[in-house]
Amino acid sequence: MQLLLVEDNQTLGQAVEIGLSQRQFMVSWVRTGAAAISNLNRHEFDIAILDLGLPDIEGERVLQSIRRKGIDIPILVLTARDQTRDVINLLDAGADDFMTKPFDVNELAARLRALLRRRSGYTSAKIACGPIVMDTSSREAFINGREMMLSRKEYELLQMFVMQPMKVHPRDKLEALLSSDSHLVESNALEVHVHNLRKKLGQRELIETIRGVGYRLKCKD
Amino acid sequence: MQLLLVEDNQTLGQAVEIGLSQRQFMVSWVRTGAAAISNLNRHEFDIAILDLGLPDIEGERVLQSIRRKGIDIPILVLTARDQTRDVINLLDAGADDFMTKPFDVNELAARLRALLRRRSGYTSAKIACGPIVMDTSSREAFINGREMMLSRKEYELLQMFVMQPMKVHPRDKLEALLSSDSHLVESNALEVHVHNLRKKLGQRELIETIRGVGYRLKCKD
DNA sequence: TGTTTTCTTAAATATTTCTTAAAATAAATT
DNA sequence: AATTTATTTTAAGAAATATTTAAGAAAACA
Repeated sequence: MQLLLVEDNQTLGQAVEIGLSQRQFMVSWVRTGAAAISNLNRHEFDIAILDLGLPDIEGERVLQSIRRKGIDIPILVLTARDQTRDVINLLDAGADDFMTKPFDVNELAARLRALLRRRSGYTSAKIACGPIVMDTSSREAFINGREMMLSRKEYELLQMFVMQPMKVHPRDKLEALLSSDSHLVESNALEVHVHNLRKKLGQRELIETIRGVGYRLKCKD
Repeated sequence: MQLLLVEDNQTLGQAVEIGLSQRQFMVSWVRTGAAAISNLNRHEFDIAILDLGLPDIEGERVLQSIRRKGIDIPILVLTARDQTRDVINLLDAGADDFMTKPFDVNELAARLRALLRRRSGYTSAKIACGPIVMDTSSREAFINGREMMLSRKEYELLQMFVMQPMKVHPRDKLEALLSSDSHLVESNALEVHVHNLRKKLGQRELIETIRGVGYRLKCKD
């Protein structure tokens, strides 16, 4: 696990570096805010520890600068002040957690692990097919990076298609997917939904009609 | 915090239920081992208190049954003074802590909190998501740095949202979170709570409705 | 205990989504 | 080409789902 430690105090920095190295973190230690920013640009870190009270740039500005660049790794802030006000501001500025000095290295390590765990808990289950991307966790659907607002049945239909692209889905299977009950659909509900989906997709040749059988999703690039 | 209390004694059960409710636990109280097992299957509890000397099933068997099903929430066992010799067996069977009756509810609450803390490895006390910041130790919630006065259920709901922003939380999961009992909610209690939460958040588009599925918290800036 | 807050319920309203059916279009068959 | 058959499109009403109120019940508080 690649960790960036931003800490100007020699004693504290060394203690953290040693303590975390022993706990399976790969620690890179820098002393200034400027170094922190350039390092986060260059390298791919998994997580960062940021001390406030840096010599060059104020901690909050470092934080903002990092977040503005779209770097969204978890950041744990070290602070001497124990004032709720500051902490709220920091969390607003993009910090994920904070600890007041002095602290126990065990707890620090535990919190870092918790942050990493929480992050991976977000794992968005994404499925894609050509220009279509779906996130089954947030239930979002995109076409060429643009979000589509899909109704429940449209979403379920598209998900079925994206999960098995190029497969021909028989019309009766799709109708069963749409009708909640064993309630048989006697009308052209399926066709209407496909029509609305095509409209939202823009490129309507993406869903191909297999006459007399059903539909399939084409996924060319 | 969802807690399952397994206790057949009326007086003791009531005392614990009241005492822990006052300390921000959401208590579901069942009287039998069978009920305990079925409840742990259905709901998502964070922690459980199990009295030995249940009328139907022996406590140790209940414990084994729970663990065999892969339910690994912390379990604190209540024993009478003359049962202390069984404690070793219980801890082997998967108990996390025990207390001998009679006990002080303050101590019980403290131990429960310790178990929860130990489990999550110092779960960070503060969590944030966009303009929302929550302090899970002091139970405060802020929007744009301003504190919101949330009722218990509103708080539980928002915490769930903030812990997994953008994730779609199915309505039945959220209903289970709100109903302390196995008492099924047949009404629109969830909707009303969401409505009140939105009102307190000010920006009511933060909680997005996923029609037919549930809700999710949007956390962009 | 009485008082206050919070929770649940239910009804009224609002909104979105689904189904239906009919007309228009396209493909296949004769 | 004319006919038949299948699919697409449109639009409107029906059904499902969500929001908002308000009031009584339950719980927490003092």
